[in-house]
Amino acid sequence: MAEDQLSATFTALADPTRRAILVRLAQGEATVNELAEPFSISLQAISKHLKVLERAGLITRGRDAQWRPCRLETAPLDSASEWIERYREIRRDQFDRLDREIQRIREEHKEQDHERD
Amino acid sequence: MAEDQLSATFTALADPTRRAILVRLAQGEATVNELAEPFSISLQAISKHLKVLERAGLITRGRDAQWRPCRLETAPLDSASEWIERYREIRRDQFDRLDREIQRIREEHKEQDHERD
DNA sequence: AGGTTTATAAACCGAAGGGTTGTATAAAAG
DNA sequence: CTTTTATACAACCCTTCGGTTTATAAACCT
Repeated sequence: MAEDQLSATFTALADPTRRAILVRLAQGEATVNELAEPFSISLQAISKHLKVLERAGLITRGRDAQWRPCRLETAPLDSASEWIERYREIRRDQFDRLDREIQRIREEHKEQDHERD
Repeated sequence: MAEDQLSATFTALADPTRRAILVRLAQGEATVNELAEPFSISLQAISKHLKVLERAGLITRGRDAQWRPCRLETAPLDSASEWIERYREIRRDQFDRLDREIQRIREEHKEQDHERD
């Protein structure tokens, strides 16, 4: 799984625990223990989640004595957002085209009505 | 996995095959066979992918004789995009705050320089 | 030096993911 | 009414995932 950047990012975002960690990190740096505190799962499980986030490039980790402060990185979020927006737009364009088509057909009907008059 | 809507959406987006299917569907409706055509995997595997996409609400399926045309639905993409944008913004705000802080400190230094003059 | 705190690594487990093949079903076509 | 076409379902295989427990490393505190 997740060879490519985009897959790794979406995979990382697919887990509620990992999303919650990112939400917390949006407020600023935090250590592993701080990040683990709100959850009822083991520290090791959190450590694994952090590794997934790190592999996806969504966080980077510093070193401060025995602490490993985690920092949120937004670059992968940018790519992910871009991908989604692209296909949302395509659909919007389609609807626009459809609207124009409907408009065109309406105009035709109007003309026919006029002819009938 | 993927009890909640957001997790289901990101899980669906995490697979390259499924993303490719969505890209194709952004151009318009397609049948299962049409969607499967570009891939070297079995039709059944595609069928499974479609079920994942359907469960996430990313596609809906109609019925036209023995065909099941798939249509892209953008609502979950909207939610996903919203989620990402929220945390991108928070980070941007943080940087803005940081910029203001740096600016403030610079001003202080200027004042000190003036005092020294 | 010895013990505590912070974090990772390794081995394991059950569940889910992505794939296969084989079989069913439903509608169209002959 | 049999056959083809389009799709779904079920069983199975192997890998990955999310979690656990146990053990280890590294830096701090006396």
